[in-house]
Formats: sequence, C-alpha cells, structure tokens
Amino acid sequence: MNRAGRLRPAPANPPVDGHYDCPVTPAELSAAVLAAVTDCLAAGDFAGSAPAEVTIERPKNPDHGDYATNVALRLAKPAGRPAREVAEAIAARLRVADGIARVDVAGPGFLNITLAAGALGGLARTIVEAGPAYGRGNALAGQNLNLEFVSANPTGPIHIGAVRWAAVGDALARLLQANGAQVTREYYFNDAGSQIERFARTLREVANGRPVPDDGYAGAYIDEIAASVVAANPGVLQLPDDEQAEVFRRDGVELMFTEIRDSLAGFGVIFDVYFNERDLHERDELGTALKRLREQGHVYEADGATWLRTTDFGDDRDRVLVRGSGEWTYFAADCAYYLDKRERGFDKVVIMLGADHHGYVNRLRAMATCFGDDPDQTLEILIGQLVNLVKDGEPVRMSKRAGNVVVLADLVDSIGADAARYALVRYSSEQTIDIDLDLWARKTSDNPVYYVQYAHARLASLQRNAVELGILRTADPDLGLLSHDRETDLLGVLGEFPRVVAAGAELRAPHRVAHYLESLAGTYHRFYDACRVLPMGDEPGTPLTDARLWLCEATRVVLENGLGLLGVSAPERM
RNA sequence: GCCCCCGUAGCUCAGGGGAUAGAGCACCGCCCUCCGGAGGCGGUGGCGCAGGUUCGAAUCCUGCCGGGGGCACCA
Repeated sequence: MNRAGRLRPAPANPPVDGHYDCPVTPAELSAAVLAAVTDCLAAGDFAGSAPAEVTIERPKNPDHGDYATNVALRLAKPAGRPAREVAEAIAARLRVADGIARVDVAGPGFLNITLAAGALGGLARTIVEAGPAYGRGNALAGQNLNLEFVSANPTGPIHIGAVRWAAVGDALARLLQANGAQVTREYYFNDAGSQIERFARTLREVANGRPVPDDGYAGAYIDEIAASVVAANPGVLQLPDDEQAEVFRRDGVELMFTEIRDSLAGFGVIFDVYFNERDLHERDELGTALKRLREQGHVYEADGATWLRTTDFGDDRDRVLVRGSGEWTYFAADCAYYLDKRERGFDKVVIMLGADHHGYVNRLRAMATCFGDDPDQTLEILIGQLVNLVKDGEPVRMSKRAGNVVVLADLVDSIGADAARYALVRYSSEQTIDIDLDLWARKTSDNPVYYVQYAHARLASLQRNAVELGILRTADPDLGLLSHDRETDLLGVLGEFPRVVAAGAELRAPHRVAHYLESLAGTYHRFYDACRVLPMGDEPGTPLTDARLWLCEATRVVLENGLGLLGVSAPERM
C-alpha cells in the first residue's frame, strides 16, 4: 500500500509550467480524497470502512473552493465522531497532496478544496488530446445489452408518440456505448396478428373502391399504399378476396416497413435488428416458450384457455397464452420474444415503452421470473411519458385529412432532424412534454439547440480565424496561464463532462447531456465575452493566446462529443 | 375502485439526501473600438398542502388536493 506518489509533502515551489501530475479532473481528485480517507482509517484517525467512491462536486459558491466533498459527513456516523473532526483528519492528509493549494472544513463538515493556481488548466490539454474519447468511460464494459424501442406497428407511419423513443432510445444507446457497453438497437416489428389482417383487409377494400371497414385503418397513406400494391401486382383485383388480402398483407406490410425504416433513417436512427414477429411464429418459438414455461410449472388450463400464472410474481391477474379459439395471444409472442433475446446472449433486455403501456411492466417482469430469470438482473423496462405537439399555442391533434404534423417524416420536414431530436431528448422521459413547433423551428437563441450549435460554430470559426492569422496551437502550451475566473469556470464545467456521460447512462437520462451542453455553452459565452482570445489588429500571438486556443478547442471538442451523444450535428458554420 | 407518471419563477423545464433551489424565455435597466450581438451584465420572481424519517428533504416515506395515462381470451 504505497501511496507515496500521490500523497507527499507539497514541493516548496509548486509547478507552474503546465506539466501537472496533480489531480486536475474530478475523478483524479476523488481518487486522491479516497486515498486520504484510506490513510486515515489505516492510521486509526477514525473508525469505519472506506466508501466505494467519493463524491466530488463543483460548489455553486466560489468561496467554497474549486471542489467540495461531503465524504466526512457520510463517514461521521459509522465513525461515531463529529463530522467536522472527521473532516479535519482527512483535510490534514489531503493538504500535503500535490497540486492542492488548500483544504478548508466548512459548515457541518464539508471539505472545500482549492487546487494549486492554474492547476486546472492541464485539463484543456487532456481534453484536446483525448478528442472523441473525452467523456467516454468503461463503467459498463463487458455488458451486452439489447435495447428495444419504437417498435411501432407496421399498419401506419410512425406517430409522434413513438418518435420520442426513437430520439431518446438512440441517445441512450449512444450513452451506454460511451460507457463501454455493447448495445444492440432493436425494433420489434408486429407483422403478425389481427391488426395486420385488418390492415390487409382495409387495403383490399380501398383498392376495390369499397368503403373502409368499421374496424379498418383510415388515412391518406392507406390510399397510397393500396395504389402501390395494385401497381406492383397488376392482376390482384381479379383474385378471390382471401387471396387478394394475402397480397395486400405481404406487400402492404413491406411498403410500410420500408417507409418506417426510411423515416427513421432520415431521423438519424438506424436499428441493428428489425425483428419480425412472424419469424417467432414460423420457427414455433411460441411453442418452445410455452413448453419452457410449462416445465417451470407456471402454466395451467382454465375456461378452455392456457394461462400463465403471473400472479405468483407480482402481476395483478394471470395472463392468457392460448385463447379458447386456439390462437396465440400477443403476450405469448412477448414471452417467445423475450426468450429469443435471452438465448441470443444478451445479459439484459431493455424495453422502452410509452406511459400508455405501463400496465405491461408487472406482467413482463413476472414472465421473466416464470422463465427462471431474476428480472432485476435481466429485464429493464423504461416507461416514458407522452408527448404533445403544440403549434400556434394549440395542441396539434391527429387529423386524418388536415396537413397537421403527426408523423415522423413531417416533424423532420417541419423543424429539421437536429431540432426534432434535441427537442425530444432534452426533457426527462418521466415528464409529459409539449413540443412547441414554432419555438423549435426558430433560428434564434430561444431555441436551445441553436444556442448550443451556435457556440460550437463560433468556436470552429475562431479556430479558422486563428489559422488565417497564422496562429497555431503550440505543442507545449503554458496552461497555468488560464487563471481568470471565467477560464476556471469554463475548465470546471469541462471537467464535469465524463461524469455527466456516466450519470446519463446509469440513470437512463440522456436529457442530462442536453442540459449540460446548454450550461457549457452559457459558460463559454461568458468566458468569450470577458477573455479576448485572438490578438487585436496586427499584434502577435502570446503564450496566453496559445493557452486560450487550447481552452477553446477543448470546449469545442466537448460540445462536439456531447452533441454526438444526442445524435445532433455539431456544425462548423451556421 | 386499483395501478403508473407529474405538480419547482408569469411560461417551458433542470435539480442522484447537502451549503444562499438553477437555466432559457417573458418583463425592466444596461453593454457594440476589433475574435460570429444567433452574444454578455444587472434586476423582478418559485419547491401544491399536511405530517414523518434524517445532523440535514425540492429530493426518501405516508395521507390529502390537482393534472395526465392505464387497468381485455385487443394489439
């Protein structure tokens, strides 16, 4: 246990030349504090066990130092000592660590840590050199996750309700990957079952100039699809009705599938797997699942139907697998699909559902338990609240005739893929949200996506201007010069990024990245307003110019990486 | 009736038990001698209500009030 390299007497003359071994990132500082705590425990300063991790945060109040930790408050109770005493013991060891200028015990027992002057500047270099890797981590390394989202029925274009999950699901997939997880994006395609038959019959009736059946689908897209099927199958209308229905089913679903896949691609969302429910039926995976469930002893017959006893595991009623008519239920296909995913080797099956499906949670968890799995380990169901579109202050209602925006492709046409994705991913999924189309179509600063993209474009422009002036970043900048309040503010925010990425993945909350980026853009603008970067007129560049160019490039990198996690472009110019 | 989500500033929303609850918009007052004013600075203004747990609650628990969604041998 030799931590001498980390905790040693502070040198008489702290380094100020830009080469820092001392902690500059929150993660490094957290490790240093943890080392100090461990040393306290080893030396018997106070009793207890070392925490799994030490929380470091940027205090809101600058008087509270560069970073603060509440570790002493958490250790006080098990130690049986006042928190301030514990804090003092930790502070005493921390004060002699490299690169830490001062450690104060404040309030009930917070440790307020101030880094050595200019120490934070080294972060700019860390970020620029890491480039696209900055912010990424390996907390989820080794996890093989299946992320299912959207999964809208192929009986119509993707409705706005499902679009939220396209944006959030894809961003979450990117976040999970950024933390080292292996992620498969999957779309479950319900191309079997009675709704497909209704869809096929509707197409057939419309193609024959007959009215839409009472239980059929309505909408302009029906006429288009019907016409396309007829065009591709010239003799179809001469066939008997049931054979016609089969043609309309096969080709209609295929056309719908293509349209859905294309509109998602236009939104920047590409699934790794489009899974067909029909395949489950054709391979008799439902039968296999039923057999497996029966072997586990959770299946029974009653009232002519076959049931799964989900009430044994928290569901409020048992669920039918095979109807009295002998037909499979949708739930039976869900069981087979879950089993299929598990047998493809996924450690965890993640499913994103809208609030209108929250009633599924208990039955799906119970089903996983019936298969012998622990749903806390193998199944995760994310419920997101609904989204409403607002235009001219009025909610946009789904209208079959009027040209209202209700479909994914229309949304993209209306406000653009970047704004649409950002708008949908910016809010917590637990929040029911209103998307104001007028706001998100605007190219002004009240539109958050423009605020963030603008900051990136401005930084890209700055780098271009520097090149034009013949000023290039040197390989050995004096980053200790970055000591202006606005510079340290900016460095502090940049240092937060890896933790935002980790927390966003862990909490399944991509919106945190969006809020972080807005805060970063604001901090950058304040820096830029106060700190001149490029030299005035014909003046030559200085070491400070060099250091600030590194800081600006670090900021640009983080904005680019963050926007990338949301699936939003980082434009060089706007 | 039962279940899920949500009530934070005039509006839209952040706030993983921590210090004086934040941001954008709106409103009021300022800042253009040069790097993108699509910007910056200052001001007004808030945790639905009542208990509980805790050294400490917007955050966790209970109840109530208000809003949204869901409770099929439909998919």
